[in-house]
Amino acid sequence: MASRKPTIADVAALAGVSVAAVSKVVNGKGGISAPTRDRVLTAASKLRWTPSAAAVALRSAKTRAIGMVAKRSPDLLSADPHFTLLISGIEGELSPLGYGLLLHIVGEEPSAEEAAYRRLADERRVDGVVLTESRIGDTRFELLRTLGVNTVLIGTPWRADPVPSVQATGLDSGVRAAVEHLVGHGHRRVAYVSGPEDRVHTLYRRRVFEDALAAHDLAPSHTIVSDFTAAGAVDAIGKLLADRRRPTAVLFANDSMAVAGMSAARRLGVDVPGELSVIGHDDLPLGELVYPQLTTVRQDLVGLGRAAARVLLASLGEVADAPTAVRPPELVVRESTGPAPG
Amino acid sequence: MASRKPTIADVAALAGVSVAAVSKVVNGKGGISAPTRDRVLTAASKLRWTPSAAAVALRSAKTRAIGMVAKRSPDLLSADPHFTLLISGIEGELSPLGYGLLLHIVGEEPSAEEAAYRRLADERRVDGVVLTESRIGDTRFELLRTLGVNTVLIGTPWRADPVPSVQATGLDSGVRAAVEHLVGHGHRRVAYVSGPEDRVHTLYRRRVFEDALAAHDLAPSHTIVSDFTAAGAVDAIGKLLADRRRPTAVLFANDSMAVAGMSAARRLGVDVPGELSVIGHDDLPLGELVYPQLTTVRQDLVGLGRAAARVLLASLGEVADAPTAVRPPELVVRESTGPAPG
DNA sequence: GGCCACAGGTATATCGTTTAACTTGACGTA
DNA sequence: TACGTCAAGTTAAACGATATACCTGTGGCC
Repeated sequence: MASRKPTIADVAALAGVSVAAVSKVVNGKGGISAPTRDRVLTAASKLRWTPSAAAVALRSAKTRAIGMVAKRSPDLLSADPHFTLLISGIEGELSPLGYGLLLHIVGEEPSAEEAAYRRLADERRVDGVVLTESRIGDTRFELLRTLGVNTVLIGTPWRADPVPSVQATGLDSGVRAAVEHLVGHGHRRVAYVSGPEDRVHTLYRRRVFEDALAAHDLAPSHTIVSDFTAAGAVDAIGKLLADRRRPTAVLFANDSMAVAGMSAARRLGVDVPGELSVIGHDDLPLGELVYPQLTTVRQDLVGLGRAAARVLLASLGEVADAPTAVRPPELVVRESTGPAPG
Repeated sequence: MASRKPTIADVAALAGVSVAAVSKVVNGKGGISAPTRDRVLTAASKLRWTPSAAAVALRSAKTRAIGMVAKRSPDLLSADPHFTLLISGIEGELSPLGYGLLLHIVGEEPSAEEAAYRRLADERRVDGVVLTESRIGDTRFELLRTLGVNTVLIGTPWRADPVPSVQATGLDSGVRAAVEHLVGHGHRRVAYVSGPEDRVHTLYRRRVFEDALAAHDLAPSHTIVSDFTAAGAVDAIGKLLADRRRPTAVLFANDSMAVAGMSAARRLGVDVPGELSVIGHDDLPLGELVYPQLTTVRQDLVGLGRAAARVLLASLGEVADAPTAVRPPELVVRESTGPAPG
């Protein structure tokens, strides 16, 4: 028979003080002498008392939880552990401070995402939210601003906007290094398979890609807009290889597509990296699993999550505003790239 | 200037009724006439009022949130989207009812997991939790039972125990079909690379594996206990292939290991499926991405998550106790299996 | 000695709901 | 007519913390 959960009053009674005193002790406010504090603390641990999250939330208007909504179908979500890594990073910062992460996964229906944010805000379930995947024309900041919720964006805002955001330093270094790597191996026809065009990072990377090529007086041989799915990648590879002036190397917007594309190429009898070099983006574990192992642009996703959490916690006054560094993207050369054929 | 969030009192005032009446309306209790209900409802929507989650939680001791803790390192977590799929399924049931999912990710440190559950329970942040990965000697039920938290286990309890749990019907059909498939293709030396031995499903599947082989007067050629990591799989494949009586087929405990093992084999110059057939478990999208595509035992992870959520919601009185069906595991034959060599 | 400041507390209102207990008027019935 | 019932509300007490305002004893200082 588990007895009723103890309340602050029980602790106060056991310690022989008022409830206010207990509250002050656990919240580290001053005005309590050391001996009293000890009595309170031992009473609390004796009763295994922890403040009720609901009561604290109601009284102090702080829920000690932050929210995140992932907009993706289960399939895509599980094919691409992008979110999972971000969440790991976020959780790593949240846990030690006793913060929780309230996660919502919504499908692609247009209004579902907004509804989820709205609910989080209206019900006052979270103190802040983290946004991922900056999109062109993104209205989520507006929404959350009017809802009065602390927000941090992982990625680059789509326009000059004072929204707090985190991103890696030297953001272009990865894609740039990838291009140098390919050009250095004699590749002159390099294609790019991007993600959906409304993603800010898609456009950014594409520009970096083109700039880097331009520095060598080259231009992309092909640019295909895809959708992060395996089918999309297979499709793209089909198109690329069908061209009589086919590329000798292709850069994909993420690792899942790169792996799918690579497999599709091999299935068509095209050797990787012999006839076609392939580079991914993110450096998911997946890339090391496959054969040949994937050359890719590593992104510090866990670090990004961590940094985002810190920014949010800082704006909530929980931590000093020390921005954690996010490692710049870097090229990881493995087996899927090699000298240009011919 | 976002004005103060409206409270139930504002709604009551606007509708010209008492706060109790508003409460009854939104909670669907009787005793309110249709016209009054309408007035309340329009007042509420005019003010965009939603009950404060904290106040509701405090008063009614229901948080409308359920918790889950994933014990895994970021690396492993992202290599294996197992959790992600479960979460998708869970969320799918939770969202429509306005329930939230509070997620904690903890590393492998022994006490971290228990601490996370304890915190969830002590702070009364959730109405229930879902447990994954049933382990031999699992103490989590005990813990949660004494903490007085509703619990549902995804998987099979490690011992006869009245803990609510969900699992697929015809649990053994998948592995059994895999063995039939292999034996039917003339394989006589079949190895098994399992997950950590403390997992209940590991032992169960192994037993099914052995039984199914025994039905053909065969025994496992090798059994290797591994750890779900890519390195572990590579290692296992190395050992298997080094044996002069090497297996002609191998069954892995999950898809990530299978893919890693398959790649390792090919790197060693062993053709898959020509010289070695490989079968995975779970049917993650990953398996379709790679070349050759992975033959695997499909598990309805989203369905399991969904079922778990329903069981929990039923025990909270939110839904009728209609158990959602979980599709039985089935063999998905793709490219990584073929006739035994020789 | 009287007064003030301050450390170390205590008493109590309050956060926004739910709910048990109570009120009120209308109606049916004997 | 008098009474019981019932629908449709209302009143007010929780729920478990925090925070403001208040109290009390001690020591220092003139």
